[in-house]
Amino acid sequence: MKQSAKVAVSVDHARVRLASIARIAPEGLQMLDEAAMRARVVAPHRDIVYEGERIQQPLLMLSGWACRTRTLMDGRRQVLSLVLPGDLLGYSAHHQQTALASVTAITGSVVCPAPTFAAGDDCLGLVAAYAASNVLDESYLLAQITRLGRMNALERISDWMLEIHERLCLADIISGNSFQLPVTQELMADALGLTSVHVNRTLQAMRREGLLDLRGGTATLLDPSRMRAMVGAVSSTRRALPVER
Amino acid sequence: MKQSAKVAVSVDHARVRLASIARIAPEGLQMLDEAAMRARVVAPHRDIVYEGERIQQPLLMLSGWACRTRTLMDGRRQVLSLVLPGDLLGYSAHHQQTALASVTAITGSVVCPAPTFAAGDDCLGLVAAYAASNVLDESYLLAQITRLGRMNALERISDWMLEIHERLCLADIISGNSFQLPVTQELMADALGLTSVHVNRTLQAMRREGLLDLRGGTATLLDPSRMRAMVGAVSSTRRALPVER
DNA sequence: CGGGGAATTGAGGCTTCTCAAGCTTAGTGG
DNA sequence: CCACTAAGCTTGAGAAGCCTCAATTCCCCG
Repeated sequence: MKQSAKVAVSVDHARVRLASIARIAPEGLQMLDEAAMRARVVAPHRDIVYEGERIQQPLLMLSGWACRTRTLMDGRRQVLSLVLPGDLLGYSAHHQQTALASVTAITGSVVCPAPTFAAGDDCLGLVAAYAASNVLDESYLLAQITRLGRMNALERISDWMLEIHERLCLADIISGNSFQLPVTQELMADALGLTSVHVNRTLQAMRREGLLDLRGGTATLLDPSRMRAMVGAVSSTRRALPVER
Repeated sequence: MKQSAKVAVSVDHARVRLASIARIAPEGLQMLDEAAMRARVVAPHRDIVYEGERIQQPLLMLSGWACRTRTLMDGRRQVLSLVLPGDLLGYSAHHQQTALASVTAITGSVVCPAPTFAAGDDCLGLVAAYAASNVLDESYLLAQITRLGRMNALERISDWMLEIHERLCLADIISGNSFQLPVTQELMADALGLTSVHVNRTLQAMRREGLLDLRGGTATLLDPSRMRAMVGAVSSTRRALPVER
């Protein structure tokens, strides 16, 4: 753990996220601290998981931003989903499986092996949290499909921003309507199925409209309720976590 | 099971699919026959699962075609994925969860409760098959995202057709390059993020090009290898099942 | 034979892309 | 401290792909 001298390894956000989506015993939360002892630091633009690589063990994102991507043979790139603190990587597919997509760090990131258990032994609630996390992940994938298939540029950006905001809130990373968005317009374009030029123009239109301000790596939702009204879609989190919270 | 008089309840395709993706003991396959005793017939256009409904138990698709869909408030519809014989519904999310999307029968369909087990008790290999099926499902979702985000109409249709062909082969429903496609151009449009008008024109172009023939509910891949070359994407099945077959 | 959903066709328009250039900003080395 | 660089952002102009609307034809089914 020499590298961690540079980066404070904190399990706070991961802990809050998992505790938000399932009831976890104090001992379960403590296991996260132990897992964090084996944390690994990943530099920006470095891959955390290589597509096609055999998955050794599920990973837990402790801090930073990453994205899952697929690249077509001619270089076109699609960001499949974002990976934020508290998210699991390769949990559903860790038996004899290979990774379905690359996971690349956007910012400097910290991951650790996710605490695992013998099947059926979930007295601590962590397995339940993992399962709930998986359902949430699927919900985000379905939202992504709907965004790409049936929304225009303005709606895609709005919907995406709302989702990110919601996910950051769930991990207690932010509270207000403003947050750090360490993402280039190019990456946004790859996530939203657009070109960076068009993302740029649409962002300008949104600022003019008083919907969204995005500058210097900070995003501010200027009118979240109007944004939600524009995007006729239901929150992924509310879909997947209908009982809790 | 009075309705089943009209439809022959066969577990063949489901059995083949599950056996193709994991090693299942003979007793495990026999459990499918028992589960099929409690099969339910669903008429075309009827919902098999309602979005937001609490999931009682995982279901297994025995025969027919269905699709998972989400609908925006203004009526725009997105087909998230197809559900073919041997596919599982609600397996990953059957603990206290609600359905993330509606599942609607396209043709007359037969579903039955998927045989379940106490956790950790998978001597028959069915749980492994379910897990592998889940990984495949995720792979199809990722392929769908890439299709919608980064492919044009011609590529989307090609990629989609190749995927369907592959899935039907996996369940031993077809063998050659020709298969029944009980899907309107409208539904194709909703699956591919296009309009039915544009799907129509693109299909005509593909027929002219000698790529694909689609008429009277039958699709024929006229030049699968050229289609694969055009679509610079890797087969989802090969991604998710790298060891087997 | 009639009805109705699905497929097809046409014309025009809008969203998004492409290409290309200029600008801004932060980091780097002299 | 200041060019210098590189990456990201911004702008413009033109083109392409896809959509909308609307009308017509086809085909299956009763």
